[in-house]
Amino acid sequence: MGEGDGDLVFKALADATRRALLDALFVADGQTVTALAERFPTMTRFGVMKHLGILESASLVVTLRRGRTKLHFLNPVPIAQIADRWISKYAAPFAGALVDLDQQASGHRAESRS
Amino acid sequence: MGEGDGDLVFKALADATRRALLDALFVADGQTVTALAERFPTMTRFGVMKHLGILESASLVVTLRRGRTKLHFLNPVPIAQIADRWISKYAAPFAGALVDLDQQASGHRAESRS
DNA sequence: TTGAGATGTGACTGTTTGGTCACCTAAGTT
DNA sequence: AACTTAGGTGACCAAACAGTCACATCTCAA
Repeated sequence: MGEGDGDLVFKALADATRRALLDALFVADGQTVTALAERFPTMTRFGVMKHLGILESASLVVTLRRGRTKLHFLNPVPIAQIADRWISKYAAPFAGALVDLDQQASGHRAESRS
Repeated sequence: MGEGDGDLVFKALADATRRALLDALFVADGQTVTALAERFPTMTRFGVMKHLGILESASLVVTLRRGRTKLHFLNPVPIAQIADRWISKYAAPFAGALVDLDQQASGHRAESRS
């Protein structure tokens, strides 16, 4: 398995640290590795670098070399594509109406969120 | 990290087999484990069961016991929630305009997006 | 109540992944 | 040139994960 394409994006988004990293870029775009590393004290610069590399492989982050620094920019396009191919596929049709359906569908616990 | 909530959904969606499984439920909802396992010849029933368990933990699949069988239904709500919280957050605003990011990015540092 | 079909469980294995570190290169600064 | 600062690489380790198997349970039908 692994249709190669959107797979990278899904895998990249699977990690909470990576999502937080994207969030940090959303707040302030074009940051350097070290700048980002300072905002994540729980991790070393290398950990951040690795995550950024994964995000870059998935095209969720676009980089730009500026002398000896490397600027990181958020690229929302892959996310928009996933939204297109995937979410509108079956989430959109039901979306609103479905919220209470699953409760009554099972008529009992079904362990879903409270 | 791991904000506990949407994290499960992201992690569940990260696997291509799991997405294929959701697809199979989209085509024909309410299938049993063995029925699904037959559609995935590359895997044993146990593998399929494990994946279904993960999808169920993320509430992407809702189950219903029917005698000695267990029926699996797709639940698009978590996906819709992610779309809401995440995709509309920064994918929607730019979406189309962002395709030529590298051009404007090379302009200068772009601290706090124009 | 015997048997067969459907699902469940716990242990086990190989691979992937998150994270760190010692070291290295490139580009500025003085 | 000497020094500093930003980034990069490869090896390495521990934890998580995909996948399988032997075995157990539950339920229906004769």
